[in-house]
Parts: sequence; structure tokens; C-alpha cells
Amino acid sequence: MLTRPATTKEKLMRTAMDIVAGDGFAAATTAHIAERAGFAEGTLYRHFKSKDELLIAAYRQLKADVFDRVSAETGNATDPKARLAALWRDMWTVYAADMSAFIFGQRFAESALSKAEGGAAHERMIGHIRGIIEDGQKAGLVRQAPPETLVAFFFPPLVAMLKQRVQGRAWSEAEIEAAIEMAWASWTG
Amino acid sequence: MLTRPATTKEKLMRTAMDIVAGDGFAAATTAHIAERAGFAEGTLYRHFKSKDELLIAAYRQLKADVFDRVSAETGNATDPKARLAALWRDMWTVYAADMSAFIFGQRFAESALSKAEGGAAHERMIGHIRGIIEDGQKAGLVRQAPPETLVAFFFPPLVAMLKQRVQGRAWSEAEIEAAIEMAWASWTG
DNA sequence: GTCTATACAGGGATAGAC
DNA sequence: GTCTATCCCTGTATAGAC
Repeated sequence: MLTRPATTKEKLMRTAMDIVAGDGFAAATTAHIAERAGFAEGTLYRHFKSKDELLIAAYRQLKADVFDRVSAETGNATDPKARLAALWRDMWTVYAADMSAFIFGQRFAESALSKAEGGAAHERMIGHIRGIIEDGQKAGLVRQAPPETLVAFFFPPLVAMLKQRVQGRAWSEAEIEAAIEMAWASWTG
Repeated sequence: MLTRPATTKEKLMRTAMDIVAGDGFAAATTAHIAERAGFAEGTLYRHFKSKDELLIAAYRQLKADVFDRVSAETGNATDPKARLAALWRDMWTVYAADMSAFIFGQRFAESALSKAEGGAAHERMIGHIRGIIEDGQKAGLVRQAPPETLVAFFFPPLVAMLKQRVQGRAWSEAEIEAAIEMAWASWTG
């Protein structure tokens, strides 16, 4: 979902994603998706049982791709702070390079479809950072707060900054550096 | 929008809000809204030009109500840390008491309608916390980072914790206290 | 202000030929 | 696998009586 779509199925998913990101779920009609992907409407139903299934498949694929990309690049670092920084930068890089994917992910997560999806795709990413947190707590570097709280000071600020980037806010390297410092400061106190 | 609806107009807005919060925007049809509010479908159009206008009006009203409630309670505190804590607690109290309003706000903000709304309603709340930040920076208590960055370590973690609350996560007083400490730690380093 | 009835368009999904 | 044609239903909005 992050690379250029090759198959018809991928093209349909990618197109749906772009439409949702650009004009919202209401604009993502089967007619619109098929037309913009360059296929007939009937073709869509040869690849997906329903429109909702198409959107859910696109979301799952997106999350899987992001997870793979991020966990492939991170992982070498040893101390918790370096791992936090690496994960932040990886996610930033991936989403900044594909704002359409980022916006789609946000919108999907707030839609009623996320109920049907279950949220399993997102859980893996949470597990990733939980590992960093728990190692840091064992080493006595990270404060003894519930992991959920610590996670709330990692992803949400990152996402908020990406959202501002969508609106045109340019972030310098120094500002990103500072944000990572702030996340770490919240973890350590 | 946070108190019990009195007029027909308010009843329609409140019902629309509850439906969106419960089953998403797709479920908020004019027929469904009118029926659940106890009116005929045609009545809706005596109070609003369109369905979208109804939803936008509900969002604006909600944001205005939350802003009034929060700024009425906060304001007495003097030092930045106490003001941060007071604002956090106020917002927590308001939204925790009305999860439907909270979810509607989140969903609306990620919908295409937010484009038409403009985001002015949300800006006032941002302005509120910016005041705290700038005073803190002048006093040399808060780090010299861009206010946008500091805001990203206030609202987003708070919202993330409220979202978990919606999912059934119970937060103790001590945990909320700790979260406020973490927000402050991120601001001071 | 509210209701009933209705017009009208648009959207999801299927059938069947190629 | 893909396209064309089509069905049916739902959703928005209006007209007009009470």
C-alpha cells in the first residue's frame, strides 16, 4: 500500500485510499473508486465482496506495510532512548513520504468500519513500543507508569505533528529532535 | 449540547451527535435522526438548510459549550503548572461525563465536514493553552520550543487516554495525576 | 411548527456477454 | 478478468395540508 500498486486489487485499494484521504468516506463511492482506478464498477466486485471489505483490506494492508517498514529499520539500537528516537524517526519518515496513507489511516480509525476491523493491525505497533517501554522500566531509566500512559505520550504527539504537517507546517530537523527529547522527558520525568 | 436539549433544534442536534458517536456518520441519515428525536423528517428542514448544516451546527455548539465550561472553571490559578493541571482536569471531567460528545467531536474532526467548518471552534481552545505556554516561557519555567510542539504534548495524550476510557479502561486518580506530571515534564525537560 | 406524501438522484450490488 | 447494462433500495430534500 506504500509502494506503487501493481495488481488490479492493489490499484483499487490505493485509489480508495486516495479518495478517502482527499475528500472523505462519503466521496469514496464504488463508481468513483472504479472510475479513478481505471476499471469498470463491476470489476470491483470480482476482487472484493463489498465496498466495506475493500476499505478494510486497504487499512490492514497499510498498517502491515508501515509495521514492516518501521520494524525493519529500527531494532539495532540498544538503549531505550535511542530506540524511542529511531522509532519516532522511522514513523515520521514513512508517513511524511505518503500523506495520503497517513490521512486515510486517521480517518479509518475514527470511522465505524474500525469496529469491524477490530484494531488488531494497530495493536502490533503498540506492542512494538511497549517492548521499548518495559525494557526501559526494567533498566530503571523509565518511570513506573502504566505502559498505556507512556504510549499516550509517544504516538499521539507524533501524530499531532504529522497532522500539522498536512496543514502545511514545515518542521525543521531541530524541531523534530526537540520533540523526541520531550517524549523522552515525559517518560523519565 | 452538553446539557439536556430543550428546543426542537437542540433535540435534533443532540440526537445526530448520539447517532454519529454510536454508529458513525453513515448511520446518521435524516430519517434516522428525525425518528429517534421524535419528529418527522420534514421538520428537520424547518430548522436546518441541510443535513450537513445540522452536523456542523452541532459541532460548533459542542465546542463552544466545552470551551465555556472549561474556561469558566480554570483561570484562578497563577503558576503555569497549576494552570496546566487545572485545564487537563477540566477537560477530563467535561468529556468523561459525556462520552457521546467526545466521540462525536473526534469523528467530526476526521470527517470531510471539518473542512467546511474551518476549525475555528477548535482554535479557541488552542489559544487557551497557548496562553499558559507563553506565560511559562516568559517566566523561564517552560522550555523554548514552538508552542505547537508543546500543545502536541498536552491535548493529544489527554485525548488518547479518553479514547482508552471509552474502550473501558478505568483511570485512577493517581494515574491521572501521573499523566499531568508527564505532560509537565515534557514541557520542562 | 409539524406532519404526510412524494419526487428525484445516487449508490451498492448482480447478471451475463466477451 | 473485465465490461455493459440494469435492478432495487435508500437517502436527501421539497410541497403542501393541518
